Amino acid sequence: MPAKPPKRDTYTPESLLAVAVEVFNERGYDGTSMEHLSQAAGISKSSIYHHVSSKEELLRRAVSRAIDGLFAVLDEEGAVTGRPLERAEYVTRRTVEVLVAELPYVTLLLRVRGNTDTERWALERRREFDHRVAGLFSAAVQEGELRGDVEVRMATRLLFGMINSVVEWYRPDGVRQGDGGSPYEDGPLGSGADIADAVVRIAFSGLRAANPGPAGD
Amino acid sequence: MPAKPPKRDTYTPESLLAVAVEVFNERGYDGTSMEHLSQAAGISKSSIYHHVSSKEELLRRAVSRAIDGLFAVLDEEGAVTGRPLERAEYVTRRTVEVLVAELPYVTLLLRVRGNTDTERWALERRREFDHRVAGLFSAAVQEGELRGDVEVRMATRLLFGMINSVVEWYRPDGVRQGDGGSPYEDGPLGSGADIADAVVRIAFSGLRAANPGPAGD
DNA sequence: GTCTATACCGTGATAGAC
DNA sequence: GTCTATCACGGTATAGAC
Repeated sequence: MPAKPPKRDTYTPESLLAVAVEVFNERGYDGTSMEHLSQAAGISKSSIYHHVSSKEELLRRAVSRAIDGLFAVLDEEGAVTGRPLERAEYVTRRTVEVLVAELPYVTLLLRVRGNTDTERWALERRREFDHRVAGLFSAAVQEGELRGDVEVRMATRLLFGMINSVVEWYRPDGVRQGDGGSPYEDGPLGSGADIADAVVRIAFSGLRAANPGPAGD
Repeated sequence: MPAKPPKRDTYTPESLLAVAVEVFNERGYDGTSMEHLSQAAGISKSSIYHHVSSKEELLRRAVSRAIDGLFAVLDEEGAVTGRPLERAEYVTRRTVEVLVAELPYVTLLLRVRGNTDTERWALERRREFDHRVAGLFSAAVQEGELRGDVEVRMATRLLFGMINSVVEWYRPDGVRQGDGGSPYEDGPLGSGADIADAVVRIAFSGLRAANPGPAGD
């Protein structure tokens, strides 16, 4: 009767993908061979081909998932209603949250170079996403809610740089596993919401301590 | 008599490196074969081995150059004298400037994964650099010059994320060459000093338009 | 300093037994 | 669903002529 028997010893394309993405992120996509994947999954190379048709299909599934997650943010209530500044902050916060929730998939997406059709397609979707977010920020600048003394394009790129860098150091359990690729050290650094909060604060208010204002600090 | 005859049609390790680094950045290090390099350089694969002993040596030379440039900043006058906040801002600005001046080399450094000894060494040096900068920011927080409501480690990582992201979109001539790996589009975006200025402004003062203060803006 | 030719191994992917 | 065996190809690097 159960369409999905509870036993989980055999691979599905989905569960195999999870393993593959981990390895891709550790070694880089090009630096990962099917042999590496087979060892990580505990099955032989040829068994992998029973579940997926190629190495590139694994990449495609992974980046698709990341892209879908990101685009979904743009259709959420908070992204389409309210004042431009609020919408900009909302999208910033939610983008970080999605990035954390789908960490390995987004990580892989952000490292794609453009050597294959799949990679070029992923880059194009990313460009599209960035474009739509940049539009939001542009509106906020025209409303005078965001500073205009730094070019909008540059500002949004820097913001994305800050957001995207989260994949370089955030680890949900606070422990670096076998990740030799991160230059950062360990340490519990809070949940996705915590990270999102820090990003929004620093990005919109800056690193400096007290904004010189009427209320003494 | 001239130790360096003016003719420049033959390769030196240095000039070959410049070509190689371009290709590495376009295709990724692992995605680049000696065949790719030979085509880009216009000489045969085996000729490359006359100038360098291996593909990895090219990587080592490149990341060394980047690392040296970054560390040099920490010894400059502005990094060791003055108030903590000023020193933090100085290092931020100069790091961006070095990043722009040595763009392809730093780009390669920032993409290193850790699959070889050379890569692991590069990651370690990066970690060291980040550590020293984090110390500067820590001091500024203790002086009350930088905000303490966001963890220092997280704040510095986000700042680095913003700084390092410059390699993803800045192109000195404002034109994307053969770089299929960047998700961003073209556009003249100013000199290194301009970029550095934007980074310092946004990082320290935030994206928001006018800080609510006594002086109207 | 550059070339052609080649050694040798790891790669992605397939065939077919169990 | 997983395996062993195998294929054709491209990978890094070397040998040796010019």
